[in-house]
Amino acid sequence: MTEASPQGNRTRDRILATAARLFSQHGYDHTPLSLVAREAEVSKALILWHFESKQDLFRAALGRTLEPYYIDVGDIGSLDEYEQIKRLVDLYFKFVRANGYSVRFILDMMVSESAPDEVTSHVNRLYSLFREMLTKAITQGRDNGRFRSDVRPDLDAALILTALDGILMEQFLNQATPTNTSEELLEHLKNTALERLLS
Amino acid sequence: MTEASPQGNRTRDRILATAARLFSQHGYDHTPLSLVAREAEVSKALILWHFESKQDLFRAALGRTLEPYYIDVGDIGSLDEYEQIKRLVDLYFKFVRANGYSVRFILDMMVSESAPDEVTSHVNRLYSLFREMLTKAITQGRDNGRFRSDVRPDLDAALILTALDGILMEQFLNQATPTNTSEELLEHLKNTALERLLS
DNA sequence: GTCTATATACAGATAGAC
DNA sequence: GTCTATCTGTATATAGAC
Repeated sequence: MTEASPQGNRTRDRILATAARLFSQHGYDHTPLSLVAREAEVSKALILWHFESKQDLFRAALGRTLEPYYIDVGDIGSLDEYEQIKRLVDLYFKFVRANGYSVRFILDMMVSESAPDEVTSHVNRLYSLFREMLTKAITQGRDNGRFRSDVRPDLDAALILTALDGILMEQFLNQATPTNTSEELLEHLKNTALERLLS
Repeated sequence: MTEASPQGNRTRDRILATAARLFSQHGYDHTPLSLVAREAEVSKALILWHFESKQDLFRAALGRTLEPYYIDVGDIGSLDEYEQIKRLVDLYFKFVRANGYSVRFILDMMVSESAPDEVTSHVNRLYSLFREMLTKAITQGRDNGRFRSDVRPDLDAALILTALDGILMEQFLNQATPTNTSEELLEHLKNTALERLLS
């Protein structure tokens, strides 16, 4: 790992960007170094000079893929609980829509149990954070009387989240139901979930 | 493809069963023929005498893996709509629990878009069938007054199904939520879904 | 039908010149 | 830093004896 020249190495960066793209598209096993080399317009040997091994390149590329995986809820605190939940659900949905390629890739790794610990922990952390925000909104709404007093914040939050996951996953399998679009389902989820919560 | 002796070929069958198990456990790419050969206690050459290629073996093994993938709802017609829905949800859940290994395997293929058409069409057919049964139960319940008159059978059925998918998928990612078990979530799903439907 | 031995291809990784 | 040439391992598949 030679010390990079000031402001980083351009070639190394091109290799990394190319690798991140190809791994996400074809997966680790179906992305030979020869392909990365061709697309990045370098030799295989150069890749292995910049990175110790293919696995090492993969880890580095994953870091780049995970960069957009964080939550920015904006000024959610200023909204009432009803709107907070709608906002959170929409954010989740939009994020997956916007990052379809890499979400599919990461989902694939997790299902096949081939995801590095770094990835699973990152995803789990995000997931927990999101669920906690939902739980908090429901709890608040219950305590200030906007929601029913018998809601179960943790269970209701978890159920909303799993329904959301199901909608999103269907997009990755068949193309959702033939009759209903994912958008319709998403609206229905928000309507029924909030109807249940309101007192 | 030599004509099998009466009642089928025992060795060929052992190869097939071994291959089905190993492919499900490790996936196509990580199941070399040498491993199948060792576990089935035959030579690699013999496998390729019985099957034209590794791909051919894989297709044949998939057929076996898919055998339990059918729906047996029993005498569901004799139940009222409320119980029908509970029964259907439980059946779905139990099936995935009982076939965890192969469900994960098939899910993996579909997410990575490497599933043969035969598999996706089989799974989609089952999925549609199940959703139609749910839709029918809700429609019936609405028409005979047990459920609210403003239910949306197709949307409500689809939402129940996606929530169910979400619960099941969480089992394949992290080990569900730390606080809630999948069983608790399943109960909560049934309770809230049916509460919404009832008039 | 079943085996051993071999052909062929391609992957990741290294050696060494420039 | 970057290349060409090569090593080494392992995979699928074939040839041919029994």
